[in-house]
Amino acid sequence: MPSLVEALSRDVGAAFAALELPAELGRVVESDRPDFAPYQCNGAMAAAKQAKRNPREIAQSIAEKLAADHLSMKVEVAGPGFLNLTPDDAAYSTQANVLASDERTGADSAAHPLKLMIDFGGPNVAKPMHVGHLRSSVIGDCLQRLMRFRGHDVVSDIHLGDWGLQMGHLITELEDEQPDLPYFDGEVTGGYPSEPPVTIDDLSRLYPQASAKAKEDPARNERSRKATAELQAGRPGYRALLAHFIAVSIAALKEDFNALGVHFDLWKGESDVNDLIPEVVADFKAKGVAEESDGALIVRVARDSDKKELAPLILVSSAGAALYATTDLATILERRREQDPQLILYVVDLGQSDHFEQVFRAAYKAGLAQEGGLEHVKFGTVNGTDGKRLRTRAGGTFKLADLIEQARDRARDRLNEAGLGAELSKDEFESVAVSVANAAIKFSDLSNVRTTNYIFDLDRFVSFEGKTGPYLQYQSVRIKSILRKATDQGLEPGEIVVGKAEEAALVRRLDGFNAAVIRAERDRAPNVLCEHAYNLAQAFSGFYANCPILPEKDEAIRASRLKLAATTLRQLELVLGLIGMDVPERM
RNA sequence: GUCCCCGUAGCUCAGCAGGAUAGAGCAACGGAUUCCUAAUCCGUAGGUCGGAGGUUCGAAUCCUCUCGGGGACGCCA
Repeated sequence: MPSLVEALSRDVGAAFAALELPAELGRVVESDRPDFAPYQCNGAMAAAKQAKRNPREIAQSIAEKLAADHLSMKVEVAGPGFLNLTPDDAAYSTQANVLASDERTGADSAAHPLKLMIDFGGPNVAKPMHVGHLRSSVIGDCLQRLMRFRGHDVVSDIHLGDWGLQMGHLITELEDEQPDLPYFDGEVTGGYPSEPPVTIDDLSRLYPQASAKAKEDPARNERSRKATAELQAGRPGYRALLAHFIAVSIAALKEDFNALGVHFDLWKGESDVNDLIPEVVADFKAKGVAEESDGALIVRVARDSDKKELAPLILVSSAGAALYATTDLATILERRREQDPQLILYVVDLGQSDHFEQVFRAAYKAGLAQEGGLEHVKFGTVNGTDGKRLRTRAGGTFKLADLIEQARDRARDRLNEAGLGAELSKDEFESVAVSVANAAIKFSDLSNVRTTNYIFDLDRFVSFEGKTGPYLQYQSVRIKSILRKATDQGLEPGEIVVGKAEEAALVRRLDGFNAAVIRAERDRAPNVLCEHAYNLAQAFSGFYANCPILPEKDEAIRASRLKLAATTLRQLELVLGLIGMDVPERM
């Protein structure tokens, strides 16, 4: 079922065609000037340019043609040649009932579903999750929900960073602290303790320590590189340590991700593809894609058309170790064998643009993937209120878990302030607080345009006023409350009959859902969903304030409004679900 | 040095393929609750869209230059 915009575009397009003008010029959009009309078409001016005619005359002819067609709308010509279109109430009513009868309130599935994978560019095993990790988690999760909603077959992979030099740093730093552990004894090749020698706090301490030392001292760095190479070559003690590091790290990560309500199909990591690396390297050599340079094996990926010089990808370092790019390539091979995706989305910050450009080109060059089958869904950095990048080593950075807890504290306070604590059981209260905190965190992150940097301001993050997640939950809960009361009173929703301006405005917003979902999918843009959710909630506010539902005496009108409210709720829950937010029963 | 991204109201940000008077939220000020949840709603005020050229009937949007901020540039991830 086409949306109003689509139906109008078709009608106006037909009118253009009837005048022997391109039908595409009939494209109708929501108006910039809702005080004139809710919809507009600017095609007459473009047509005038092409045909070298007077735009107003063309617009006038279109308007006359449309009037002759007896369509369910008012058409006016304004300014230099704008066509202002105003559907009548019957058109809104018809559309509203169509949307209401659809489980998805008008949202289509993709015409050609894809098999696709989402790579969350996982957190590093060596480091605890900090606020910088929020973006890939929240954006990636939104995308996996959105893509599934569109009917794509999605497999998500957290893809932990558990294989590079950072592991060498951890191993050598731990060796310095606890040299007597059996893992470091070259003679011992098995029977290692099953208890991990470190906690997550140890891990988060060891890595920065080692990294700082290595920066000052090349010899110290060389030790880590050597350990990395030995680990990758399969030294038993190091492999046993790695297994501990990963297990400890995953346990901690699962807590954070569960707290956020983010889930992955696969908990793979870079270390999982180690066995494939020799094959990838041999394959690249055989195909003549890789070559020696300064003791390393590299792939030249620069192209003549490049504006900037892209460095070659380093497949094997001069120390003999696989690097970040190598494991990414091996992972592409693994995924091709196990999942065979048509598209892989990498949800990783934009600082790694060059890296992915290198990997993608190398993969295409070697025939590991089809051109266009790999896509970097990049996002901006998280900055502090001083506008500078929030870094792990900056000192002031706090953990993601702390952020979540602070948001929850704030949510509990607000619930209490509003006097809502008393009505709920302790469990209910806590679950609402959790849900509200998540909504606040996710919405404030996702409502930013993905590719821009944004300023992380805790106060703003946990403020629940205005354009926020909790506001949207509140609106939804309010509708739930009305519907619950209606049920209690034995009231049934009925056919929607639009009679007031606020009802028409609400129908227009509901009608825009499909376009928003499609645009969000096309641009991988969660903020479009946020925008739609907020506009919908605002339209409902206008409706709520001006159109009594339960107090309405006219039975038919009441039933109509009840259905409009129920449809709004359904769509709100759908779109908030895509964002990753829950809607409590009451709050 | 080369390349990429950003610069819109006091603050944080939208602005989709060039269209009419550039929109939200916060903060400020003024209102609204005998009525379905006031985490709400309505109103007021606030902008040389960093700057200068250019293309166009028409530019925040496209092109060039320039200033300011951020980032990336062969063995870290």
